[in-house]
Amino acid sequence: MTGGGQLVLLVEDEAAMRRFLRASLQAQGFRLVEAATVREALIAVATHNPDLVLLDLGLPDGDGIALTRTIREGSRVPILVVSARGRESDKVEALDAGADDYLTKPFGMNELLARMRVAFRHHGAERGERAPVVEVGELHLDLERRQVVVAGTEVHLTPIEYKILALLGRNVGKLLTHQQILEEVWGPAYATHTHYVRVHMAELRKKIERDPARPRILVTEPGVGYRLRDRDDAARG
Amino acid sequence: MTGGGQLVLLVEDEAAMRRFLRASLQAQGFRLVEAATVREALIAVATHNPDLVLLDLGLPDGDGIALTRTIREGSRVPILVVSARGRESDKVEALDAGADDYLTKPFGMNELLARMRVAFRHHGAERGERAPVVEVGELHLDLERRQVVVAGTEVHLTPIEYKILALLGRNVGKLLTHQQILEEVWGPAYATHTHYVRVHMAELRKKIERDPARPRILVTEPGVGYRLRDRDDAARG
DNA sequence: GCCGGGCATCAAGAAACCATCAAGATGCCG
DNA sequence: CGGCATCTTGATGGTTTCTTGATGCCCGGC
Repeated sequence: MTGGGQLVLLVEDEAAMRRFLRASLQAQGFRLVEAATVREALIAVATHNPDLVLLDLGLPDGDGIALTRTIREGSRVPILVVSARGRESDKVEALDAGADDYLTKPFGMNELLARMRVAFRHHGAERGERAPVVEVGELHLDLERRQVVVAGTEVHLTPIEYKILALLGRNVGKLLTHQQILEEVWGPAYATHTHYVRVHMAELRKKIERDPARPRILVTEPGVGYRLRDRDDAARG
Repeated sequence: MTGGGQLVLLVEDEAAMRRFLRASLQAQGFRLVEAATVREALIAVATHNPDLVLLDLGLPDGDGIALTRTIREGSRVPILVVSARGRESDKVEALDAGADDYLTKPFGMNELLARMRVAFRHHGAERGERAPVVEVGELHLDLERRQVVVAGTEVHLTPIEYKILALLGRNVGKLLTHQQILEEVWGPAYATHTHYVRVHMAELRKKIERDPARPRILVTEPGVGYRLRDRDDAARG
């Protein structure tokens, strides 16, 4: 989500319709880019990288279906077609060309907005949550794949070890108390079993620290807890 | 082997309409499961794990919108609503409840099929069906042609074995939990039958691992799940 | 120098988990 | 109806992981 709302590319040649859609969409908080021709539309897709394309099929300088195909060659942006043509074959053609939905004019603004929400939902899910990867020194922690690589070699962690490391990784640089770690990993009932953390931290260090006796990544904060370094500051000898 | 086409759950109480849709969809190569009530529909989703739900809103024993919400709580299966009600508010409500598309009766079969193709396209992309061919070691998995080749020889997998391998293949390198595998392959109702996964994983390994006792491709992550290796680190015994 | 608290490490047993075999159950095909 | 492929389910033995207790280190206070 960008600061001022999602960016919609409106491809429509008729001025009145464009004014109407512009007003309605802006009222909903969308940002807008507009194009009146196939040429303009292609340029706009390339330069603005919109979050959704709202495409009227009846353009003066070319075929909206072909435009859909061309956009699809280089982008997965949701394309929502709006058209006065209501023939079934038109719909099938547009949808098979890569459009994600097809509305026949006249349509209600609420339905258009609902279908836009569906498109955003799909596209959001498709892109998924940004794959969070944490890198500290030679440690490479991929939270999405649940994979840990140290110095180029994959390392196997037990469930508890991974939970601890993932917790620290999601809070790189921050200090976590024994209690916080215990509650997150074992559950609130274990908040006093400080020893558990020590044992598993030792195992973890054996696996990811170059010299477990002198931790550079998983550092102890005496009397408080542990912390995952966010930079690999050059350490002393 | 019935495993050919995609499985569609048809939720429709009116007998005539059901006959018509059944005939049309089967002619297109889809496999069908049918439900006439909300209750039946929920059971069918949980037990048959369909690839798409075709839902008529006018059910006798309850609300189709509520059914949509309930399905969405446990599954991301595409839901395509078909309804005699054409009011805009009905559409908005259904789409916001989690439906992926909304067709008003009467509709053309070709449009329905085109919209189903869109739904499959979305769902496939969402699950990451980007790379149609996955290669790990001597395993060659072609997701598009549904073909598995090991060391140059084609290998036959049962439907469940293939589903598991395809799921892991679409997520190469990513660790999938027992639960994720069970829900994707068997359906939401089977999330606790961990043993199923073990048995079929053993069969899979017999077929695609050089030494099934020392898996290099289908690796176990004890306490969590399984993973399809993406890098081929030389593993020692 | 001696003591005590917090910490790291080791190791053994318990518990949880996994692989595998095989016998029934099921569904599909002719 | 019988044969075939597949899936479910139970039983068994092996493996990994977790817990728990024992031991020794570091460091500051006294």
